[in-house]
Amino acid sequence: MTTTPGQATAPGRRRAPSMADVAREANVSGQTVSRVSNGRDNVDAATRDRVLAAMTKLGYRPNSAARALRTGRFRSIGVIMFTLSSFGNMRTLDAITTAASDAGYSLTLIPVPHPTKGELSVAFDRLADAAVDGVILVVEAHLFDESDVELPDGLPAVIIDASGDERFPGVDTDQAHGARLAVQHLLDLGHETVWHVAGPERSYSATRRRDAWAATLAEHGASAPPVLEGDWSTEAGYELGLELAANPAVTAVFAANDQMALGVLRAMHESGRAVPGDVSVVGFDDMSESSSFWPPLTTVHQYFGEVGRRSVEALLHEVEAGERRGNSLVDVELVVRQSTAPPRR
Amino acid sequence: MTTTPGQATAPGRRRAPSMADVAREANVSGQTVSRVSNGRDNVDAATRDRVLAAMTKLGYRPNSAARALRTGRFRSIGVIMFTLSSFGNMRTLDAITTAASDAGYSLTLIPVPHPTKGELSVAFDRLADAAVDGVILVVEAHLFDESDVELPDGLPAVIIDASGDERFPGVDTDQAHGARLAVQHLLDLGHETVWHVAGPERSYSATRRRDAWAATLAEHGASAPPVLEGDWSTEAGYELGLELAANPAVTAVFAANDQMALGVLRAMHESGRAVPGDVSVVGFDDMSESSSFWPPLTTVHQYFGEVGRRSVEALLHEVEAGERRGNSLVDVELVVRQSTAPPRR
DNA sequence: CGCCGAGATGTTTACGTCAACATCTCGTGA
DNA sequence: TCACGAGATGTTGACGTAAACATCTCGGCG
Repeated sequence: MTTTPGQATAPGRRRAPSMADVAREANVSGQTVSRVSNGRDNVDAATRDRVLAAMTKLGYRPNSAARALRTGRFRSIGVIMFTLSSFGNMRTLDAITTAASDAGYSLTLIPVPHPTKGELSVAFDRLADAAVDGVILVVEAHLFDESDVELPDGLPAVIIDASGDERFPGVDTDQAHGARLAVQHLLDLGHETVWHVAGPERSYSATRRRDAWAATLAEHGASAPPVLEGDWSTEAGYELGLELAANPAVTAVFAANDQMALGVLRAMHESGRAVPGDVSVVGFDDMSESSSFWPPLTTVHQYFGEVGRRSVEALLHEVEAGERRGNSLVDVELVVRQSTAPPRR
Repeated sequence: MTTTPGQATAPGRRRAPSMADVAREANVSGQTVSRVSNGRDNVDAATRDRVLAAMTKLGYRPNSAARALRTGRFRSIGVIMFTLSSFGNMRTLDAITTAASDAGYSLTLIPVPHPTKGELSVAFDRLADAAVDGVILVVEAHLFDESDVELPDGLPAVIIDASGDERFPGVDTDQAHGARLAVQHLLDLGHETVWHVAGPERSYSATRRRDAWAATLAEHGASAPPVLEGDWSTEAGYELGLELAANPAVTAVFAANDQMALGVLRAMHESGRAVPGDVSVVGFDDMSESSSFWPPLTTVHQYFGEVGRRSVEALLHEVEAGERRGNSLVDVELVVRQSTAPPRR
């Protein structure tokens, strides 16, 4: 008995009970408490009950810091994310959280307030003293590429939607296939060509959607109109939509996400161009509100949940088994609703 | 020198460098490394540089578990949340993350997959071995009330939007004022009465909005139509909206959130009732898409960012200063757009 | 009747950090 | 010239846990 035990209930904050306190209360050794705490089966039933009772009585909860120090594992994974304010990121995060939780890991969120190289370094620094066993990156990968900072050496990582990055295993949505489906759908309906409201150039997702749009057009011998580039926001979609509405040649628009598609819809309404009568519109993401847009939006459904789940799985495989998984591609599905129709002749 | 030092670069994973390794490399004591690591100023500039160089060379990063064990602080706060899939929760989480990060805390997310008492217990258990200094609850408080589980004793907590809970300091949005503004606005426009598409009864927010709606109507001598109760989803709004659209007496609708308002808009469009010509609609939340709905939605703006910031502030005050803050109420603002107009006469 | 081994339980120690305290080196002023 | 103190640096130990190893208690069997 080296340290002063328990201390009669001091008035202010008192020290949280430790294994030693429980051990004393239950008249066993600390090791036995540890065994009960970790669910080992080599403890006598009566002893276990006694220990459990002591734990409850004292309100014992294991000190995760000490446990982590001893085991070298935090049972937590980190997520580095630029913004939660996009539908896709949020859904992905939701899925990651659930998957991690199911695997008995908690989730540490490391925000990158502004998508600049500097901020990314800050996030990595934070990561350095964060208590995580691995990290999932949900960032605009271009920035990451340019960034001179490195992830801590030996920290397992998985990167989402940055296909082609060789440094880490990645989980990607098949953006190209999605864009292809969207454009194909409009062309099949009889539209001569399809205009594109793209996402920012620095985003890999945006780039891949744009490239696939152009390629599909080319394959069908349709000429590609100039690209209108937005920043994913409804406002951008609205502004760009106004331009498109003013151009009578426009009969079909493929927006790189649902929020911009919504902006386009609004612009069309305000300009008196009927959707889908005069102009057909297709989005990308299939956010939960899209089916209630007016008109309900034809869009490309992404399986964000699947992306999140696979990322966690790949990461934990590396954390626990020490083996890297390969890249993984999640498919996509076209959901036809009421914002698309054949062109008026 | 008790333990085997460094070990020549073993092929597989090698032990992460510790303070002792850095100390050896820089020819100083571990304590000096600790001082540099913690930014103390009582270290000679030359020594500091030497230590810093050694840290870089070895790729040292502090072991947060050991630090937490020693200091008793994790520098992390937990967030217990039912679902990320609601606009408000997401925005709140975003703000919490940013505020925590600014204060040098990381954020641990503890999901509660399904809003049942059992799941809540599971979350609390998880919390028990999560490494957090305090916790912010973003849950439907009714469930929490009924739950027999308790938060770990002595763990500081703040609860969001559960006004009246006496156990913890809370940060609430002034839901009642918001509902009042919405109803008042419609009444001022000349509507005889206002119909209400409410949120689920088990939600305090929903209850408060509903009560304030009823009270405002009563104050103006308007009779309160039966309440239509939804589950916050656009689908529910749509179903309920169809009922409202079929009733020619309906000229004004107050939906308890923007998503249900969107569903109502769609139902009105499909039923051929003009908004705002035949029916005016007001929402609640002001999600970023609302200004692009068709027509752009009049709604009650919530300052989710402020709620998140204040929660973190209150929590950290308790964590660091040991003093509880009182409750805090965040105001709200009516944003008039184009979904409301005087009734057709 | 004593030996063996399985299962239950206890003892020791190290994980990496930092607070408290100890020591050492100077420059300054009497 | 030397005592003093400020500032730099070192030494020791404890935080709570769990792995490795040690011991103890039995029941079964030759």
